[in-house]
Amino acid sequence: MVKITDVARHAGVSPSTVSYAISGKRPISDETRRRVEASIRALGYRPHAGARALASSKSNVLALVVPLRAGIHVPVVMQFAVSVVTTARRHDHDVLLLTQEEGEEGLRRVADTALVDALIVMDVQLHDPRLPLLRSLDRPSVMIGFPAAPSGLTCIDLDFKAAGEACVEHLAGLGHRVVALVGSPPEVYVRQTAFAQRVVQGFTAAADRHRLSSAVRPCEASPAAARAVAEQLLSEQPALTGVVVHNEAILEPLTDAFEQLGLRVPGDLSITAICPDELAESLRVPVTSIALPSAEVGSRAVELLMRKLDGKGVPEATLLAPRMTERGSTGRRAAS
Amino acid sequence: MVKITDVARHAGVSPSTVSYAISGKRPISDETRRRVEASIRALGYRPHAGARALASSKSNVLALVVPLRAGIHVPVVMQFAVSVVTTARRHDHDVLLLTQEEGEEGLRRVADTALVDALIVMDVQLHDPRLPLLRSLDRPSVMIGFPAAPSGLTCIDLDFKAAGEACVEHLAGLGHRVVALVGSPPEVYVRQTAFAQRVVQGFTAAADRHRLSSAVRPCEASPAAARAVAEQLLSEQPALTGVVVHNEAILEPLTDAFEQLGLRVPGDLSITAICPDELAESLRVPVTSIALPSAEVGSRAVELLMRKLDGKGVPEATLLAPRMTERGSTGRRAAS
DNA sequence: TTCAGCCGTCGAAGCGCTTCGACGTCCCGC
DNA sequence: GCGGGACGTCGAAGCGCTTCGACGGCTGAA
Repeated sequence: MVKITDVARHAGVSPSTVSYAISGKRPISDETRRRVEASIRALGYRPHAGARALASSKSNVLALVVPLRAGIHVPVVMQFAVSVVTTARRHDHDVLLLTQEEGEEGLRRVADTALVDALIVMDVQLHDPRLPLLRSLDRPSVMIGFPAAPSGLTCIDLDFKAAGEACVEHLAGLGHRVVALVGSPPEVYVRQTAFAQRVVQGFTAAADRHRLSSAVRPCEASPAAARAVAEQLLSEQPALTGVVVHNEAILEPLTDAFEQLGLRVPGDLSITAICPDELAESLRVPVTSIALPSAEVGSRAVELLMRKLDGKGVPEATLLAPRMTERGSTGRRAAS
Repeated sequence: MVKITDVARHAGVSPSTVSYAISGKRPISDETRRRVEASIRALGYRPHAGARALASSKSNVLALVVPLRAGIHVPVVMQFAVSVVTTARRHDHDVLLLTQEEGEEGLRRVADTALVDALIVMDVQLHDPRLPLLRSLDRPSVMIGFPAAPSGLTCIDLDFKAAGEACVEHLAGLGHRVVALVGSPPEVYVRQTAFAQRVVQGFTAAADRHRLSSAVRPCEASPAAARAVAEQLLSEQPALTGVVVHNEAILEPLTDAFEQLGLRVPGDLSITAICPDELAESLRVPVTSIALPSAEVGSRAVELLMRKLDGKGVPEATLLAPRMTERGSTGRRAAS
């Protein structure tokens, strides 16, 4: 293994000069820097990560905690993870992968052993048990999602309330007067995942504002459940013409169900969703949707962490504005 | 930060004794060990990962390189990654996540800086450019998939050839005489990913052995392509009664296409697939399939690495025997 | 001309841990 | 009763890097 002293000898300087030439933390003459760089290349020198971490108390590694519970849309997680890795690399950091399963002990472990400099935690719940832990750690963290009491922490996510509102606004703007929200499976609400409830809030607020008749239904992630919800909605709200779907798994089956019940999309029924763009595009009837910007959330999360590591301040809450793409599943309400 | 000297003082022993008490690399009296453990708990001591890595030249971190190109089934990758992390933790290791994008340079970097002790590389191609690199690294690696020339390396994967054979055996056993394989998108074959071709080999060999009439068709990952393939197959092989599908994305659309062409599954047509169990189960017509054992591959890969890190020998090739689950998409050929 | 001060570099002191050799003690076999 | 191991512990020497203080030489202001 070639070490810094080898480079120093080869370049005719001291090891500390090599270190400064690499880090730029002290001025080094161009001449010397060039010699050092040449030696580094010539010898194929790579600083030893452990030694560096020990001496500088910086590992240049980020922890990423991914959820693995059922009901989570896997491609979104993956996209997010890839985005985190890519952005982290751009900032000269690597990413350590942890699973939810490791729990609080896992977070404490990687933080306390100084394996990582900072943490990113996905799938945060309203009353997440990891909150106090994250507050007590001596290293910065960013949470994806909003807990009930985020003070002292840094959170980022799509503005799900605004997303719910935007869907309703869109439908209202097209003349729809009776709308429904088909949401996540009941357990998601029970578990009190914040984002699901925020969509409901936004949906309801906007519907009230526009004096729309509205309903909200959770829905299991099965075609059968989707069909049941469709039937139930139509029997309770025969005049229903606008639906907002916030549940990846049933987007397609629900659309099918409505069509089998005699409603054409978008002729008789407008459907809009909150889901990843790829999903919205890939359906038989491409659906007007608000994107789940997982890649953007990932890179923004890393950027927030980098600022924190640099000792700069960051906002406690970062809400990404919803972005709607029309795809033909929504249309003006037919004159009745 | 509490360090080993603090623990030593608190327990009334020397730092080296604490180290040996933790690692067990030298005999320590029960009495002393207990005192040390008590002190560790009392002080909340956590060994500094960097210091440990520097002194022992072991980071206890594994690198996992995940693919991100299109056409790969994301849930499989995710399941694999989770399995790797879980198994690694069981062996007291963590996992550093790298993307394919980082390329060879990324592999070299994490290996040469001693950030990781060993590497797991997914989605290996027949003539993967990373092969020579992996051979030259001073740390062990395991590849998921088989390149053309795996000598000197360690590979593991489902035995895709046997999987292709098993599908045909199953169909032949049910009396089917005319079969077809609908495979991955053409680019997968062009890229020469080994597993796709192995399925073809197995399929063809078994079909020949049983003197079946057979055909092989690549297929793009779109419903339209699936429909086209279905039509083409039926026009060329009107007597077709058995199909093997090795392409997650089109499993459902292809089934639909056949049914729309007037064939009932499994009444008129038996379908069997090579795909993840969850996918096979979740279809409208649950399909008899050979599982893609991503979780098992992941944990086995880690176990192989651990053996290598322990200096024990491992086989160059590990082929996981295919496991078929009947689910009702296959049946005895109707008497004609 | 002098001296303050900056620039560029060096040497040395750790960072917190593991590991090697050494050493005293105790037990067992002869 | 004595020598030789095994056992249990200690001290010290690093692992390879960063960083702090120091220092010589040079510039520019006085």
